Amino acid sequence: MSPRKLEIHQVAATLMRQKGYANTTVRDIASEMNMEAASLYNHIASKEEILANICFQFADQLEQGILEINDIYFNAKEKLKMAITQHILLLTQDLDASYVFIHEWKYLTDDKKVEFIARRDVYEKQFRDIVVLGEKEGSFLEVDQKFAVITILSAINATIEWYKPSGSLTPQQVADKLTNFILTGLSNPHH
Amino acid sequence: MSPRKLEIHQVAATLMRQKGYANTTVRDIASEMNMEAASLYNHIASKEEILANICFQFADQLEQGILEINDIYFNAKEKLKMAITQHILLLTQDLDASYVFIHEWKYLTDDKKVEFIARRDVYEKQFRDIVVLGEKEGSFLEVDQKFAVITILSAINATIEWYKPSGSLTPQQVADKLTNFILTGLSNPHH
DNA sequence: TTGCAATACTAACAACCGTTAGTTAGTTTT
DNA sequence: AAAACTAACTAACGGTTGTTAGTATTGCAA
Repeated sequence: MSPRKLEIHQVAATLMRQKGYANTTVRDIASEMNMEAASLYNHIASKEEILANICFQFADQLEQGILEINDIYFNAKEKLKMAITQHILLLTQDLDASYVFIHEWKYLTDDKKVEFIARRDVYEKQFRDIVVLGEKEGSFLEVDQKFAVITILSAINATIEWYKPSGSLTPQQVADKLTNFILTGLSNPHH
Repeated sequence: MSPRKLEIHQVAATLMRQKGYANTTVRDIASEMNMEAASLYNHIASKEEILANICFQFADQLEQGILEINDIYFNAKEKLKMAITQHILLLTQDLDASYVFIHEWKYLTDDKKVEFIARRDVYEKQFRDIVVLGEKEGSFLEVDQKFAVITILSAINATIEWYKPSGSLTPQQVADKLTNFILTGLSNPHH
């Protein structure tokens, strides 16, 4: 991807986070790039291509990360902690693209949408494997797995709603907070 | 609200959950109602009015519920359990409206959007009070409150992503699972 | 220096958008 | 019976949408 094309994707992601995919027009993107809408089409094939690129690039990174984690032998707690950490690192690294990945993929159409859902399912499956491993080890409570994975991922993804890179928390600290919360909950065991 | 107007709101909520607010046209809504788009305007003032009604009606119910819970004296764990339960009951009762409330309020404009955010903040404040109470009691761990509330609410709201009314779980059972998860986490304490 | 790819432009298109105006038929209220 | 209200219609509006066609300008490779 050429530098100019990459720039377009970044600008588009920012706008789509602000206004949503459907309300972000190619003229908006072009304007922010100081060019005409038609000129965008020297770089991109369609508006949806931008959306697809952002979504799938993010999916690629997440998937690659969790596959590596599950490839190497760790116990479930370590794996969960690593998975959460890499997920948070990716999210906080580009909040605009993250937002599009989490919320705007719905506006993909036909094949692309089907493909995206399949890719997301792969990721969730890898996550579920960690939960299953924990149950086998006895280190995790037995839970409804689909419920658990969706709940955990939603809690993790909520990070983009409040995280400010200019704030005092590092991404690693956020990951630690979340890991803690997901493992031990809110309740004080010494009460 | 007349029965016909209510019907329009339900149809609109269903479509907006399927396609998003921006991609749901008044012609779509009218078509689903077997009427012409212009005829809708005998019942509604604007497309945005529909969105606002759905969002604020939901906000009203949530707010009223948690104020009642916080009005009566219970300990923090009981309050949290009750708050989660009423939230889940409302969500599962109308998944379409819930989706619009959770995701599509962003498409409100100007005053309405400001007002909605303010209302949401009121709700989150009530939730935060429960967490604070728990800390004072010593029954909850000390946590970053804003983080905790957003994380908990995101986990709760994720219910609409997977819950099927035709499935085997009752809303109360979902609420119990979530309360359990949020209080004690995934980790097995006897390991 | 010529040629070519990259990148921008202007102009326009067909489709679709939310909404308004004006009208009509049927029902309810006075 | 007259008046008012309800809820539907057709027609059309001004604006916006993603996209295409055709053209000009640039900078680098041959």
